[in-house]
Formats: sequence, C-alpha cells, structure tokens
Amino acid sequence: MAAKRGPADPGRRERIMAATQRLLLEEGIGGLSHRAVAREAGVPLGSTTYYFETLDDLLDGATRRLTEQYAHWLHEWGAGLGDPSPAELVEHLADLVETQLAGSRAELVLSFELMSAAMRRPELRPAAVLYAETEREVIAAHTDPHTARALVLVLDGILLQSLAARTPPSREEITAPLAALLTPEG
Amino acid sequence: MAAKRGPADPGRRERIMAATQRLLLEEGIGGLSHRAVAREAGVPLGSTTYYFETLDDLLDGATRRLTEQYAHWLHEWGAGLGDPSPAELVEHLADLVETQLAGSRAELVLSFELMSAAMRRPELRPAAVLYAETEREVIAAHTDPHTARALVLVLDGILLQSLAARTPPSREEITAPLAALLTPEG
DNA sequence: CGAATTTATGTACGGCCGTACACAATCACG
DNA sequence: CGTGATTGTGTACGGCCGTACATAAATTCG
Repeated sequence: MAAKRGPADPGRRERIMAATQRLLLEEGIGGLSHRAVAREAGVPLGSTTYYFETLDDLLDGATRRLTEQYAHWLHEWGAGLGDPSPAELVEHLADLVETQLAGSRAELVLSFELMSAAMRRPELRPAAVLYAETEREVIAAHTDPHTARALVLVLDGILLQSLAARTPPSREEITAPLAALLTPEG
Repeated sequence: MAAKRGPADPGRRERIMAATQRLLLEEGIGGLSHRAVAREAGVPLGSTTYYFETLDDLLDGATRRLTEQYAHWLHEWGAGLGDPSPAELVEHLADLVETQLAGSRAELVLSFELMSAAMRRPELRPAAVLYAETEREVIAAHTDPHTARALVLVLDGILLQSLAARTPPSREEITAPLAALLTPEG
C-alpha cells in the first residue's frame, strides 16, 4: 500500500508552489488561477490540478509559506537589534517601515490583501493573523507587552495608509506616532 | 416581452446605484458584476450597461457614495461628542470601535477591501483615503493634530486586526492603546 | 398623423475560469 | 518480457463574465 511507485519528480510540486508565490506577489489574490500558475511555472494545466486538487489548496499553501517566510525574516531583524533605548527603537522601527515600503512593497500589499480577504474567508485567518502576531513578539522583546501591542497597531496603520496613499510618508510622519508611544515626555 | 417602457424612469438609475451599494456591502468588490447588479436591482442586464457604461463606473460611483455617507455619519458622531477630557475621549473612541464592530461590520470590511484594492488600482485611492482623512478631521477637533494622527493609526490598526481575528477584542484591548496616547501618565 | 429621436432591452460574441476525466507515459515486479 | 499499478497531461464541458449592438418602444416635433 505505502510502497513507492512510479516516476517521482519532486521538483515539480515545488516549482508550482514557487510560481504561485511569485504570481500572488505580482498580481494579488485576484490574479490567481490554475491557468496562470501553470503558465508561470511552465507546466501543463493538468499538473496544477494534479498536485493541488483545488485552487484553495494552492492559495492556502502559498500564503502559509509566504507568511512563514516573512515571520522568519522579521524575527531575524529583531534579533539583530541589540538593546536599544526607546528613542533608538523609534528610529529602528522607522527604518523598518521605510525599508519595507521601499523594498517589500509587493509583500506588504499582499499581506493587507490577505487580511481583508480573511474577513470574508475564515480559512485564511491563520495566515493573516500571523503577521501581527509576529510583529508583536519581535517588538515585545524590546519593550513591555502593552506598548508592544500599541506599537504594532500604529505600525500597521502607518503601512496601511502609506500603501493606499499616493506618496510615501515623510520620516517625521513615521517617527512622530511611534515616539508618542515610546518617548512621550520628549 | 417587456411591459412598461419610456424615457421617464428617473428612479431607475438610482435603484441600480442602490443595488450596487447593497451588493458591495454583502459580497465585496469581488462579487460585483453587471449581472449581479441587474439581478439585485430587478432590472434587465442591458439597463446596467446603459446607465453605467463600464463596470468601473458602477464601482467608482458606489464607493464614492458609500464613503461620503460614512464621512457624514462620522462627522455627526464627532459633533455630538461635546468637549470630553482625554480620559473621556478614550471611552468615546472605544465606544465607537465597539459600535462599528457590532453594527457596521459590512461597511468596515468593505472599507479595508477598498484600501487594499486601491494599492493596485490608483483610481480607487480617493475613496480609500477619505476614510482616514475624515477620522483625522473629526478627532482633531478634540485633541492636537499630532495625537489625532496617532489615534487614527491606532484605530485603524484595532479595526483591521479585530476584523481579521476570530473573536472581537476585549474592552481593555481597545482602551489600552488609546489611553497610551491620550493619558500616558495614568 | 407620420417621422425623427431618444430611451431601453434582449441577445450574442469572445474570453477566462475551475475542474473532471479519458488517456498516455512510466515504472515495479514477476 | 509482460502486466498492472501509478503518475502525469490534453482536452473538453458548463458557467460566469464584460460589453457591443441590432432592435423595439416611447416621446417629440413638424
């Protein structure tokens, strides 16, 4: 029963998954289709339905991988932070925002797309919630839990509005609300 | 086959618009189609394309109306607030969050859907940005501009995460980050 | 009353979609 | 080699889509 038979092309499945992630980042959830994935992966249409029976399997798998990759990246970012003062943490967080807005725009857009999609599709919730959860963990390593939660809310708000806006925020528009939480006296 | 006809049916256009708004709230942007609108409005398919040449016209019109309605409602909410102390403002804002989460869930979900859609479709930006803009104006009437901006970011973050989460936030989860900005000493 | 014009609609075209499924290719094993 | 079992694919079905457009009804005007 469990005997292994037939030709194994383990790279195939992986290539399809990777193509799905690429497609999601480029076109968003709405751009996902068996046909588009097959085109992007360079495999026949039948392959995508063979390895991933339904389109949701494809979406779930790709979003889980993408969010886990992001979580890993963010943890590493937090680990390289040392032991900053509140004022320094403000600057580090502002750097983070600017870095992401400049270099990870597609990932950010997808994360918010995922959040709003999760509001109508409960099966996407776990992946959507993982973003904020990870941010909270990483920041909580450098401040108290309450402040960490508030900081995450502010960060999400900044990113959300910056992505929807026509122009990127100034440095001061980023640091001011963060400083209001971390260095309220000055 | 058709019954009554005539150029004078001024309600027609309006009924289509209203049906579009209803459909958007119920099904989201992805659920919008000429056919679905026609069904919802009880008009023939040809009518929707006659009054609104393209689907985007329909979407733009409906989102503009919905956001303006929300802006109006929020201004009225702000006007009925009196002159609260910071501690009272925290409670009022928490009430606002709870009210919206309980009674305007569809509107909120759509607003975030609109934000994330605007990240890929610039023509939706004006409507998307109006939400935060209005919140800022209304709150700025009761505190300084910097704090108002930070409060809006926190509010958006709270709503975003609450809608994506499985369970609604506790009162304390709402008030704590607001109080961190408004009453940092206590 | 006709004729021109405006208003409204039914239908059809071409396209993309998810997915089922008959069928081909490949391999394990006797 | 043969013979299943397993893996992989091309194709086709039914459905929903946006939108163009011929045509019908109502109104307007000479």
